[in-house]
Amino acid sequence: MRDVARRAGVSTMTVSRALKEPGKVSEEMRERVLRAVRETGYLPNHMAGNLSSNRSTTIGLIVPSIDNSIYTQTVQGLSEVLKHAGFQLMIAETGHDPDEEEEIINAFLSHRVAGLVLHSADHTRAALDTLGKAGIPVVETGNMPNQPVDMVVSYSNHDAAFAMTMHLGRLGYKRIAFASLHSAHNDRSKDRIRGYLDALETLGLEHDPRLIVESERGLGAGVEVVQRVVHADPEVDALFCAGDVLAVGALFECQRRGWKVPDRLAIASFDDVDLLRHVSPAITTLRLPRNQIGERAARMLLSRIIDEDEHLQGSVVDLKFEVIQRDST
Amino acid sequence: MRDVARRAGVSTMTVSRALKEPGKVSEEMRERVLRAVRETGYLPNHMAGNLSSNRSTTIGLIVPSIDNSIYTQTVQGLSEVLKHAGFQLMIAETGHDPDEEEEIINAFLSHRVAGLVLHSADHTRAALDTLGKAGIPVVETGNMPNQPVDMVVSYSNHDAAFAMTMHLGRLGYKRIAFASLHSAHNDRSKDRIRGYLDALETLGLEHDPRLIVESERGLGAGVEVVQRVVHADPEVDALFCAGDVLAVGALFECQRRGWKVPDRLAIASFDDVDLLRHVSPAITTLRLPRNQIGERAARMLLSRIIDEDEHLQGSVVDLKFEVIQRDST
DNA sequence: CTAGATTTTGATACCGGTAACAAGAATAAT
DNA sequence: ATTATTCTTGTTACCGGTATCAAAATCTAG
Repeated sequence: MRDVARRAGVSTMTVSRALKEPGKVSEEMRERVLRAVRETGYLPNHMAGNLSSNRSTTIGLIVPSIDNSIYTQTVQGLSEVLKHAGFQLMIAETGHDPDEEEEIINAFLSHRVAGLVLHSADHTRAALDTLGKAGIPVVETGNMPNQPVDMVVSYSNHDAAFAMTMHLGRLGYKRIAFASLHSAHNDRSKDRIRGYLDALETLGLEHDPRLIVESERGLGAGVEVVQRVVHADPEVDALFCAGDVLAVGALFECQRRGWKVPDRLAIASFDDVDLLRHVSPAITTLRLPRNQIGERAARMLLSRIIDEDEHLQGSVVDLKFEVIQRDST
Repeated sequence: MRDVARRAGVSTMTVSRALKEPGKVSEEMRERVLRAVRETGYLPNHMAGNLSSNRSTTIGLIVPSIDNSIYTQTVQGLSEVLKHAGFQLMIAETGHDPDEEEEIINAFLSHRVAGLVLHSADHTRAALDTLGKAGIPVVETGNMPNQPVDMVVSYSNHDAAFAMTMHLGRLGYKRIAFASLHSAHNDRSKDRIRGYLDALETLGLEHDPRLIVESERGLGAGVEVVQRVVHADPEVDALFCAGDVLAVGALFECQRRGWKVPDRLAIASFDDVDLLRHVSPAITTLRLPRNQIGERAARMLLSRIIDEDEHLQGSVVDLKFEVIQRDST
């Protein structure tokens, strides 16, 4: 920057202003500076700028696992909005471990991120303290937490699972099984199970614990799910797979057995991945606002950071989902 | 940090050393400092540290599109290695636009990233200049470029497409169609087409331009691919889908038509996504070292940055892929 | 016990910008 | 014409650390 200033024959302050607040500088100066910038190939040093102004243009995103297509839509929504505003996105994954999350939060705060997006509602005590002191806006996504850290942008896993289970109940299915991803360290999965149970109660259906199974992710796991559920209760007439592509694996297994879907066993899924629409029969599922979550989270962070809209603090946005009835139920 | 120093009754320099070079400080000081750090809840400011030491612990990753599962494995490989070394990952997407890439490169350089990973080999002149001057290590992944910017970690799209086409030829297929993603702004796709063509020549098979089709991504696009290829040449006996999940869509379309795969039409794919193994018949494909690319890229960057191993400059790592023969060919 | 070498700690300048205020030039008001 | 006001530019200090070198403390050897 010194070079640019010397070349343009002005002070560094004028260069800084010409670049960041062009309105505060005379036209002549602005042009001289911009020319000098071009001639020297000058690239501003954000670290120095951030340090000096005590502001930052980096947002941190912490997800349980990067290798999961459901996050990519959210990331894309975030990325799009942030890029437009000149902000950078930093990403890290916790592997579903709150201690790991705590470390990453510290690392991000050390980098002085301007805001954080957390795709989890399960935080360590220490992490909560740190976030409280940090004074930066935080958005939790992916679920509706009981005690939000700050802002929330999500759909409700409980309500979504509830809605789909109700949907199955209204279609007349009586013995509705529920396949979930492992719920031990996953509040999203726990909420889905609760939604399922609440719906059974509302429907007046009896809850049979054997009809809940937990499994890995993946198509192969979906195959196993059918085997386990049918073994537990041969009378089962519907299977709600609340995670990943389990439902497709389940469908494949039914086809292998020569079972008619939905006549012998109805199958429903949780996330509207492309695949579900193209298998035969197409699978009933939920459309979740993944992309919108990212966009909205980014917008709220930017409002807090740029417009200092403290009004938004603690606000909770419960985005809508939709049951998509297809041929598998 | 001032607070910590005061509390421990030492200078800031001692605090800095106690945290970064514990060996250079007496045991007593180290403990006093660490206690003060705990008591004050001090979080070091990386921006200040980076600025002062003229070093950085952030790596930039630029991909064409985040919403593509093939990148997630690479991202995960990168992320894993970097986290372990205390480095941060910044991600942005170009939307396949080199001008956009140029802007992001500038933004990342302004953030003084310590290294860059580019998942593309198509750069603007200006971007190349900038990268040349920047003096930071760069890894290109996703393809073997003709003129590498610096280091390369990838498999060869040309060789992979060549290998699969040869595989099909050796199995006795004569009229091998090729379905690609749009190649206009995608050097990876272009190389795959060339690999296909070179293999046809090696096999002594005639090249019929009508047998090459380009399409969108997605299962629906795979359905169309079959329709277009069969319309162009009803005699076609094999279809090599070199992108995304086209092959699965193609298989679905064959099943809809009641065609036996591979008897009526053989189908091969390019990337070993989980799905291909679980459909019936399981689809022949290529196993690409996606995760390994990320890990290796990260390691090479770290060697350059931390160990200042200039030896690696310009080195090209051509990772191996594998043809996986299944039941669809 | 003292000179010399080594280790540990501190003082100071600086990384590359921006905030805050001051000074000078241009414009408006009296 | 003179003063008050506004606009433009510059000066200085500082953001929160680290590099560098000097001083103090400790150790080693003769």
